[in-house]
Amino acid sequence: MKKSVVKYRFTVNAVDIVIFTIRENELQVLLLKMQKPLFKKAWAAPGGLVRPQESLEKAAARILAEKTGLTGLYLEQLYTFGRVDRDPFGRVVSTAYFALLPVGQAVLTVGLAWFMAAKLPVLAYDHKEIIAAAVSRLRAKLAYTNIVYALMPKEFVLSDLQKTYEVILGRALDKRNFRKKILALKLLKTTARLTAGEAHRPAVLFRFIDQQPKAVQIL
Amino acid sequence: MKKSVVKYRFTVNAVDIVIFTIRENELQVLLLKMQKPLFKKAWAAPGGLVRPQESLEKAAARILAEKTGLTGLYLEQLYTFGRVDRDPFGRVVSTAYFALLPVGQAVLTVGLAWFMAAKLPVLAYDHKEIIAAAVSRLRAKLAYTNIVYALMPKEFVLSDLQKTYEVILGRALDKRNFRKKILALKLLKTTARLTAGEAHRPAVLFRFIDQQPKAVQIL
DNA sequence: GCAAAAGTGTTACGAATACACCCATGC
DNA sequence: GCATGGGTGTATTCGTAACACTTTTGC
Repeated sequence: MKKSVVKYRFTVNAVDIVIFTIRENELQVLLLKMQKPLFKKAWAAPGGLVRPQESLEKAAARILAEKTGLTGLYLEQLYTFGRVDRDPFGRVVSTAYFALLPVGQAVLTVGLAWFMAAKLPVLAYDHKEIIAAAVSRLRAKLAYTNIVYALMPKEFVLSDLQKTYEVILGRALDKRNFRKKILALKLLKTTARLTAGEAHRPAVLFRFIDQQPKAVQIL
Repeated sequence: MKKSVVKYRFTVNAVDIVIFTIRENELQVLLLKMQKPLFKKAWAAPGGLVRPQESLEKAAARILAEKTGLTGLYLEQLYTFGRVDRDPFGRVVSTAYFALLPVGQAVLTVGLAWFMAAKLPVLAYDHKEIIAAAVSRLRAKLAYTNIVYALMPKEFVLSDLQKTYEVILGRALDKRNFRKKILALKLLKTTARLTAGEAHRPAVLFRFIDQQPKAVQIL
């Protein structure tokens, strides 16, 4: 708890976006290499200032697009971080959002890199805390909503869906019970197509019936 | 969806506080009579501007104390409301908090009144939406945390605790099952004291063992 | 034929639910 | 003695968890 010596005259609003995906069998977060003097070696979740004429949601979507080129992702407000000394450059109140990127979608912007959520680099500001809050929200929501849909590609195989759960929750699930449960919820529909070309039995491809977030008891 | 015509130059930060208690067998909310021209007949959750030198949490506690005289309540950040046109007087981003007041504690400040959460008066700004979000958060948290402690007096009878749940959840609970469940969780300890002076069998008084919020599956 | 993942049912256990009567007090 | 809420146990149902083998493909 360091006390701020600076006397701020204004408060500015920012948004920061924690972008998740599943890569290499891990939950990963997209971070931006900092350039500012005080944080030369640090990384941060992409963020920026809210414009006076735009809502927080719009600001989050705009900044996400500007910094990463990504649009149309699932975006949800997480929490607002308002410690006085959280930014050494001024009094910045930041509303954090988290975004979910379907697996297998590439991000090519320079200065951005993926990190395992469990093994983060040195982070600027209070972004360690922000990302920790995002991870625990994501875990919680996975259990009682259908938002996994936002992490999956359009068509996928049940074992990939199960893997996604396992990676985020950090524990193994029983294959038969998982299938029973997820199919009983009627969130998925089978497509006619099967996987092919792999050295094992082909698998049925599924899709989510609807891509709207809703509450369902999954785990 | 009305578009704002005003071109705001600055964004200011506010906090609004939804204060809950149980009164008259109902979940009630403490509201303040508005004075401003545009909202002459409306009520609003107490709120105010965040000072540049104080955190959001501090601002919420300060404003709660200033407007109602209440201190030491359970306070939790709810959500940040950032629509551009949510306040006709300027661009105000408001971080909403909710507070829980133990039953039977009086509030005497003028201009404040209690309303049933299910039957609210005309509300200023987007406070209808804010209160709705607070009610649903409260319901959800009741089921998987021990925060009821913040709504109960120091010592209470099991049937009062059950009544609190019933009123907030809006459904009846089975007495025997409720007692079994709540006692099994070891959140309560019995006091030596009993109720007296009522026209029925005396009841054992209980207390919460700890008054820290923690996650437990209650319902 | 071997490796690799897909697909499939049943049993056992524990938690949640439903349910009714006697008890202690004030008036 | 009657009205009022306090206090208690059991049987049933339902959901969760545990568990192993056969199938289809590529190489």
